[in-house]
Amino acid sequence: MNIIITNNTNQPLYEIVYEQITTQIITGKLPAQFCLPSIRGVALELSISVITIKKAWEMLERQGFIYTIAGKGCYVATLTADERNNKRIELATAKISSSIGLMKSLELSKADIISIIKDIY
Amino acid sequence: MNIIITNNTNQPLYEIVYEQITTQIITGKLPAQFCLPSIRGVALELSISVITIKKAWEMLERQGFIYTIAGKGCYVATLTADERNNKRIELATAKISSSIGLMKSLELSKADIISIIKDIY
DNA sequence: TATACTGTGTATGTTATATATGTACAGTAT
DNA sequence: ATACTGTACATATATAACATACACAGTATA
Repeated sequence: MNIIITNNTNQPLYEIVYEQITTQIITGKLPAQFCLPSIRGVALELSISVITIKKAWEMLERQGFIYTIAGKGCYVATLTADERNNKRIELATAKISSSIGLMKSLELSKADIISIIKDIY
Repeated sequence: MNIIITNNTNQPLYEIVYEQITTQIITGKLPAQFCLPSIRGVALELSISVITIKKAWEMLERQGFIYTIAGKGCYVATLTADERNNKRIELATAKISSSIGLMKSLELSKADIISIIKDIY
């Protein structure tokens, strides 16, 4: 597992952590049944409070990415390749959707947007 | 001038207002020297506090979109077509950039992203 | 010309919510 | 018993949003 905190934006810490774990589960980097490191361990390593990590873990559980056994640990849930791919598209779509409105207001065409993406990527 | 508040997301009110004014200035809907309605007027119309509107107006001024004459009002700054277009690209690029990182983490190719955009737009 | 009035933006102080924290508690394995 | 897990509670801090009172510019009018 691998988490990198580079808080350039003002995105909440728990959300950053949450996003990084989900992507790693979706891309298969974290396999089913994988036992996540303890929230204390992660908190210590990232110099972040236990609570913040727990909040991220809670979101992960609510979204069905992990399951928890109190006193033991947290494990990556079993997801089929299809399920993971659906989550991937769902996440990506949601993220892009939030920008599309502004693009339209700016009177940018579909082609304009694609051109910008080609530049950035 | 036209502002619509549909606070579906948890984007701050002042930011929503700010974004809508900038886009209208960038697209030329609000011409240079145009006198914005008083912050009191806007606040009343949108059922929002004066402070919230003032905050949006402050951001607009800081970004060079408007200028203020105390006691008189706030006016749209003079921007060339080029300057407006630069702002447009700048804004769009910033917005999309914030999503691209996640896309890459999800191992989505440039083509994947473009395909998603074509679907949404 | 002085004064009062009405419009503008500005500054002060308050409240609610969300982010992030530390510390003490409870379950499970060895 | 001990050393790990996750959990719950109370709390500080920052931000968003608010109501209200203030200061300044323009204009009418005595």
